[in-house]
Amino acid sequence: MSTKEGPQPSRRGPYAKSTERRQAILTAAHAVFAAHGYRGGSLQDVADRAGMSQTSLLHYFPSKSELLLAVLNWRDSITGDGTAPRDPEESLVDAVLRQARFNENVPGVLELYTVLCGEAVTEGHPGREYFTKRFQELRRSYTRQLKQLAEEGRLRPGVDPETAAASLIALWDGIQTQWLLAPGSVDMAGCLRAYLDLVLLPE
Amino acid sequence: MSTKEGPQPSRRGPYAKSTERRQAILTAAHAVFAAHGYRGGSLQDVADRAGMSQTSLLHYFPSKSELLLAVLNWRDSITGDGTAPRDPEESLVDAVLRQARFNENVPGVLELYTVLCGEAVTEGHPGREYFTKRFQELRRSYTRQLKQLAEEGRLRPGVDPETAAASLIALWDGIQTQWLLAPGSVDMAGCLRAYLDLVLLPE
DNA sequence: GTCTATAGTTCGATAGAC
DNA sequence: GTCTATCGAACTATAGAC
Repeated sequence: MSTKEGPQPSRRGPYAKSTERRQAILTAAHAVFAAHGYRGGSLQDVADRAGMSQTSLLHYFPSKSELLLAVLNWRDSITGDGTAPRDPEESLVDAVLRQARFNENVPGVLELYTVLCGEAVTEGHPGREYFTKRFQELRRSYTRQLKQLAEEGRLRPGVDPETAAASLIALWDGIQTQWLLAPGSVDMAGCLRAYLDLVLLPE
Repeated sequence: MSTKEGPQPSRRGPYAKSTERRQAILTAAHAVFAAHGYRGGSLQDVADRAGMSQTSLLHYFPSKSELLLAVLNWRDSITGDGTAPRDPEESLVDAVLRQARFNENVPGVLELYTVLCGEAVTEGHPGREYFTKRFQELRRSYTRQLKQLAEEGRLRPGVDPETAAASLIALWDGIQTQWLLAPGSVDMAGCLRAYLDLVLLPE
């Protein structure tokens, strides 16, 4: 049986070569979509970066829209900023600031997110559902964490957890846009820290 | 002399008809770019909406990128949210909340802004300079107003005017994106009010 | 000023040889 | 799996008749 497992070009498991090719495509597509957006980036651009023909690319991803969704899901898995469970020992403030500083040093990650998020608001954009769900889940996650802090008396009186959750996400996204257009004029982590300092009380 | 003034098809002034045509084009382009973005919207779409051929459209605006810039500048002139001098009698809070509530009832205005702002971060986008300058001017304007409030003792101690200015703009933009994707789940004016309540002290 | 016609690209996706 | 070739469509912009 073991000698007849079919398509297994490598010892590291079935379809290992294929998986590497898909990774190369995702990396290339991430860069292209970040620089030119979904509509502005072409499959030819992605294929050139990945070192293959445009038709070979479509062998791994059946269409451009499927490629976009794969890039978005892949981004979640590497940045882990979605609904992924955080270290419970790390405070909300530390987690937010750590992620904000990390993103500053990974070129392309913020571009991809900001560009596609704006594009996704347009009619018929394949990423619209992704961002809608993402915001919904993020609001729910932050609301829960803020309610927990409220129970510990760490929330400033008068602050509504749901409003603060949506506002924190909004502030984060908006400051990223300003930072991308003028990196020297905006302090991303500083703005986030200032907001959390307003919302939270010292321990 | 008065009988030989050349291109004057109307009594209401020179080029009146031409001005109306340009207005129709701007209105159509505003709707198309808001719905599909700059790269996703075509001149044919705009021409169809404006009731003319695509080539006639290019008679009024020499290129697609020029049309985009004209739409952006026209938007400023009608919404008056740029660096336009506000009524000095109106407080910062009232002005922000009034504008936020107004925008909710003008479909297309927020779409255009959010979509193009995200797109503008991409390489070679004709609107990039516009948004860069816009953010710079907005930060300067809000910083000045917040410093004025600080002198009146209306600013919460510890709040930095420049940080708060960038944060207010960021929060506003970000909450618009969330509202466009889930209008029923986000209260734009509520989030802005909550933030200003945190930053400002009661009179 | 307005139009038809079209040049000249570029695109996403398919067909089929190897 | 990878490629060349290509289809069919869409796009911006230009040329030129009226």
